[in-house]
Amino acid sequence: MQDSEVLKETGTISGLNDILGFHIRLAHGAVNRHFTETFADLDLTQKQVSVLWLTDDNPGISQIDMGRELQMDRATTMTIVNRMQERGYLRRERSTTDGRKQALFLTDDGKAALDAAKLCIAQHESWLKRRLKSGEVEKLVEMLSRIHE
Amino acid sequence: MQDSEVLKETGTISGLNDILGFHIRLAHGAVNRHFTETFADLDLTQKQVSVLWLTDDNPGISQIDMGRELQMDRATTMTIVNRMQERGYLRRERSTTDGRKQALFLTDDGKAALDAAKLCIAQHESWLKRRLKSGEVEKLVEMLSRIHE
DNA sequence: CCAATTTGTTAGTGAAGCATACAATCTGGC
DNA sequence: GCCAGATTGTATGCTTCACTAACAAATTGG
Repeated sequence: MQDSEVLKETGTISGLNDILGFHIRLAHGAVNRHFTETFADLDLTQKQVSVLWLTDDNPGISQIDMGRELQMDRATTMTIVNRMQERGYLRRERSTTDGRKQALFLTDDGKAALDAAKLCIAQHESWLKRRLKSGEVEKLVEMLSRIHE
Repeated sequence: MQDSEVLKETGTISGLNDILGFHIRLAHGAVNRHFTETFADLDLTQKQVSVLWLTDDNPGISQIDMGRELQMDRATTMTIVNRMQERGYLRRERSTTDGRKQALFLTDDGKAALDAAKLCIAQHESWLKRRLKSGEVEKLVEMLSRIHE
């Protein structure tokens, strides 16, 4: 009999499973996969939705502040904002108070896309939270916040 | 005064912060960033270490089982195994019991790299767990497992 | 024994993250 | 007011990861 034939189910064959970082990575992958499925029609990624959402909550936000909030560097923020602008969801204006900054705003199409996205997010979050008991969501968010803050 | 000037600290400016998936993504990013720093000298990624580790714990494992355990598809597994093979850390043998499968083994260099990596992992995990109280690690792993299982 | 499945492989696509370099703008100290 | 240094956006290029589609070789099941 070969090693591999024993592998009926995952998570039982390596010391790797005692590593917290490993579980964070797997959970992220699983969430990302389900997100992608849920957003197949809208054709939006997590980052893209985050950028639209954050712009809606903070009209006129600069790219640097966007990046800080979503923990992306300037270059990464650029590529995502560029993509959203090309699709007509976002527009840039020069900031009136600081000529270095761009001020970001949602277009009408962007607002509509975000509204649709929020419905998908609700569905996606519901799938996610189905795996947790009452009270655990808050606890999980709190612990994760301590990791990423 | 401009919106952006208010943003002294993160996590206070958007409904996005009520989204569990958002926090999982941020935590994953933070962990990944710290991992990359910690492994700058060894020049290994999380996935690469996982592949070496899993091979060490399961000598002769096939690529498909590797992929299942790490939740990667066949193509993704290929590229990572290829890279580790090119660097001389892994070797492939044809399985003796199933001609379709490759059996993966660590080389001596691979074993040495893994040993060094495990020291870095310990350091990285310690940084991570510093943010959690006693008992919380187990709780967190358990909740994350329910998400990715 | 043949059809369907599994496994590995190759090639191509796209998102994301990072480093570097440069230009424009702002700020603080003089 | 001016200049040096910092900040912000931009452009370019590189790397990793994840996925699709197609194909070949091997296995399995009816």
